[in-house]
Amino acid sequence: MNKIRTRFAPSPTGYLHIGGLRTALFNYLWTQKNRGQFLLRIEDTDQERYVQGAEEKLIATLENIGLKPNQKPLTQSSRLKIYQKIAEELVKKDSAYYCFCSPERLDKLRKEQQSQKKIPKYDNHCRNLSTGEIKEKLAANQKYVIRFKIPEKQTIEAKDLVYGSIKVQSEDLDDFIILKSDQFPTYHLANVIDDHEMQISHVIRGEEWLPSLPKHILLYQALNYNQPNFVHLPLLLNPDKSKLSKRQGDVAVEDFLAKGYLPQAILNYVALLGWNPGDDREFFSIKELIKNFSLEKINKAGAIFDLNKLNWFNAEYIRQIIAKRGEDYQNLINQTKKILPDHSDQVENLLKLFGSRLNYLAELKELSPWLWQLPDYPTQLLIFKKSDQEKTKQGLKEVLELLTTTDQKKWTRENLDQILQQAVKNGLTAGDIFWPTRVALSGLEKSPSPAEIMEFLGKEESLERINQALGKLK
RNA sequence: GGCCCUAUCGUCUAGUGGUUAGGACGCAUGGUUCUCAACCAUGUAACACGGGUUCGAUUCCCGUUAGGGCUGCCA
Repeated sequence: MNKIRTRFAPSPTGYLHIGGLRTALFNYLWTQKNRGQFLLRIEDTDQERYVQGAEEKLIATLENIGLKPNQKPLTQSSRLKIYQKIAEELVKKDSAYYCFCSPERLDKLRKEQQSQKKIPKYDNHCRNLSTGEIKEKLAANQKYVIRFKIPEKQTIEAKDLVYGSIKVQSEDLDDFIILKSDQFPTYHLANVIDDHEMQISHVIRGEEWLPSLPKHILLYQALNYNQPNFVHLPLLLNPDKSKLSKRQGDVAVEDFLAKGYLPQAILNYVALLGWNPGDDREFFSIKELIKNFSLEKINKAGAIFDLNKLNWFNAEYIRQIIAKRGEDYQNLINQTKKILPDHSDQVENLLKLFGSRLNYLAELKELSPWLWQLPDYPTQLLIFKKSDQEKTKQGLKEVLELLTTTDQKKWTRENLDQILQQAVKNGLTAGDIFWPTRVALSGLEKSPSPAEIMEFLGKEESLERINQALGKLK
């Protein structure tokens, strides 16, 4: 059996995109399942779009989220000679030709075709230049590109493991450029050469490449390469069903990470976009994903990226990690510290207090300020809807008394809750006790329970806040 | 415009030539006798349309419609 090898091949033009992550993940899962090799290739053949530092960021993000390639990445810009040589060979074999058309001419041509409602297509202007003409232009130092010569009147059939057989007539294909005038290859050429040389067994990539698959097939044939398996993945979509892009929300994986979305939650959610295990299970560790992953269960239709459901997955993971206190717990704390550097010593308590209501860790920033500084609140807020000022005052006094005599050692949420419970008597209801205490402590209409807050604040600050409330009620 | 792809609840999806078409998110209601979150329970909501094939189609075929992708010296 041939070894399973896949590659993730991003271009270093920005950040790792959530769609790219899904592609990387499927590549990764397929190789890990088959004890194969997951490789990374940097497709930096566009000098215009190259972004300084993007490559490093990409690699770092992949590693942070747990998709580490098995080998050092291959960078296409370091292989220009190879592409050039092979392009020349294709010219010699009459599978490709020099084209001296200027970008201006092509632009003009395209515009004319469009205005005449014709199909924009290269007019094969240079397809049949004589050897003499070519020599002359080369000698005159004219800029040129190399175009692939699409064979005439052929039906090209491409096979994809997800989408099945795709047939195209060669007349519908352009004589596409394989080597640009700056001597860099285009995607199509470099991609085919590298997949061959890296011995990639499965080309797993986004559906947006499906239309150019026939071109690639033609290149494989012209180059006499064996074809790998092709696996095109359904697109990830914006809520309006267009191809997922920023503009309509976050798509940069590192932004999600920075906000405190957990790697396992992101991977778990993204794995279920365009793939399913065939049953109702939804929670998968990376190991379980590897075990259960299969190419057959990949869907064909695009999937909308739903932040709502990602939030749910992430919240669920946060809650589970806090509840279990296992290995992941320390990681969670460390991640939270990075997000709240000013309160890093309080992080564990913060998670205890807010853990059940976090979609992502950075939400702590909005949830917690009142703990450090009691906000000003209207006196009226202290009074429970079914209560009055007198009872409220009574209740708080009772609470204050009980708490003052409470030992520091017994200052836990369980005890404190019981103590508050003791105050519920003599015509005072739970609403007369818990509500005003909670508002006194938080200054908020909605918050965690009073016992939880007091546990966090400690005795001194808690009593101070309750006293303050009593002062307001005078 | 041309080429290619796709079509089950709002979203992610399961599923079948005969099912009360299942689960999850979201949303709604109720419970948990302070609020919120969590938790529990219940509810809400789908086979795009039209032809075939068939005793019977959501399921198979064709078409229509709709949506998307590609159509660059971008990837």
